[in-house]
Amino acid sequence: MAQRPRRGWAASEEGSIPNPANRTQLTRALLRLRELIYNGEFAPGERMSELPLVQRLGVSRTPLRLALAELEHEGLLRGLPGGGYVVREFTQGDVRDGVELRGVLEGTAARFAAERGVPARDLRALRAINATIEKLVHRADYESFERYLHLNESFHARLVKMARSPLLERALEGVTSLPFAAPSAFVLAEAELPASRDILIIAHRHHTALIEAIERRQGGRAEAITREHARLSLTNLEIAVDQRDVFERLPGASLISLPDESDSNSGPDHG
Amino acid sequence: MAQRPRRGWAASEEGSIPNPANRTQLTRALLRLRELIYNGEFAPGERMSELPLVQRLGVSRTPLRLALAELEHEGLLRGLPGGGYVVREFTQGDVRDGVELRGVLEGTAARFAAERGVPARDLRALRAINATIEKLVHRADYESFERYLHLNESFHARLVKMARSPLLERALEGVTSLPFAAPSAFVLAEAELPASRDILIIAHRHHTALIEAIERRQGGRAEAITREHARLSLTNLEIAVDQRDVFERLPGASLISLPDESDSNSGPDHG
DNA sequence: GGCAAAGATTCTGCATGCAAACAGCGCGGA
DNA sequence: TCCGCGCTGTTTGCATGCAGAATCTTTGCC
Repeated sequence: MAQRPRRGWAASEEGSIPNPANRTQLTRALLRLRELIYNGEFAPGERMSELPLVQRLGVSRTPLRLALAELEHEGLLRGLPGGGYVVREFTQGDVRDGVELRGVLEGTAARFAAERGVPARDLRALRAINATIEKLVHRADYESFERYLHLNESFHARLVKMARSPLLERALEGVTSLPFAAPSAFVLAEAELPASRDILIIAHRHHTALIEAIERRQGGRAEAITREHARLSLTNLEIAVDQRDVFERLPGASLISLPDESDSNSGPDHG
Repeated sequence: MAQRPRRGWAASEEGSIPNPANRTQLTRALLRLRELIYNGEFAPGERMSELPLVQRLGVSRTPLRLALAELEHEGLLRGLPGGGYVVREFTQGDVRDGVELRGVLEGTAARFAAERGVPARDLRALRAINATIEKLVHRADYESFERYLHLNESFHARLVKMARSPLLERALEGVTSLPFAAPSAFVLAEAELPASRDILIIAHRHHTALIEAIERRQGGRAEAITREHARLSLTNLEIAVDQRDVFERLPGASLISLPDESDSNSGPDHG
């Protein structure tokens, strides 16, 4: 089931867990549960009971319950009235809203940065990242793609930091914790499809214009650019959905229920 | 300590707790903990250990730990590296960001509603609420004020529902769960101060214009109006801060650390 | 044959015991 | 006198036992 690189969903950092040494049972359960959910190991309507999970994850019920509650807050699980959880399903509309929401919040971060001003050092750092991105855009190997992903996430993380607003940062984390609303969501499809190059070039141009807008204290422009920048993910999503096999390979794709297509037998409905 | 009505912070509904019959120990601990935090029962840097809380709340450690984790997600507590929690403190800048953030998200909800269209019945409901608000604005008794608060929250809740975006609703809940970012935050000050009447009238006008914008599918206008509408809270906050005694009476005021004033002896530093 | 009620089973929520980790403190040595 | 080290008390994290609730099944009655 895990023969593919999968972009390392099980190795993402936590951020809200107080323990930096992630050797507690809680973090173990969290990471493993996320991995199982992203891999679609739970059927859409399947009730997740604790005891089978205890047996499956090798942790006791206490940390498991903590992890389940955490994932409910994250939005991946939905609590049932009688207790227990179900993996939450997202429609394509939800995905669109998530991307738009990230654009709104990142746009606010960009506006804050522009309005409040940022040190020249921060702008230099953004420019440096973007310059490296420009070089990577014109390559096609897998390593360059991975470096691109890393740099892109760094760019967005720095942008959010520059807003100097802990509450905004928090709200953004709450949105981007969903796999399809992360800054680099659906970018995987680009490297394998003809339209990818164009989108990467456009994204780089967005970054350039955004830096300029922030430097010139143009808050409204910075916000608008960032919103449109986020919407590039939607284009990628549409490209991926058109080629269903590309879509299926995206991490967390099992969470997204596409509208019914003609062929419904291709989905590996693992029970 | 609790001689004042306090706007019923201990009786607010949950929303994310799966059990509708709130008789579990977890909800008991949650409600009581929130009440204690809002009442400023914990000193700013005080480490909240579990055992004293167990003794104080009368619940066991298991549901208490769940409640503490929930409050950390809510943003009221901050987890310490070695374990344990501290009540999070907010600066006046955080409060401003929280209000602005609510404006951004509610503005997005208004834009979604306008862009996607809403049934005429929903618009009628908004108009009915707003008509009642208009009558209440011109009264000065306490009951009218309470009814105003209720109707105002209904208006905003309906607006969010009309966006038909579960993710947006979620993100908004994450922001408005903070006491100073709720739609009716700082409105308490208005009823006791001369500027209150004007602000209420302006707010009513905002509502009217917002309904019109949504009806005419003017998404950008709806978003701008709603953002500016949220910023009315900031005016209220400034009025309250100017009269420190009014500010101190606001619920959750102990969470907000104002910049140092000349008199620092008036604060009851409970240790 | 269908429906309802009662029983059995499974599951969740809670309380508590135990061990490891962390903090505070005293003591010994340089 | 000051620094390092070990000890002890406290606290957190975890595992598990128990009781109540929900659900499914089965059986009896209409």
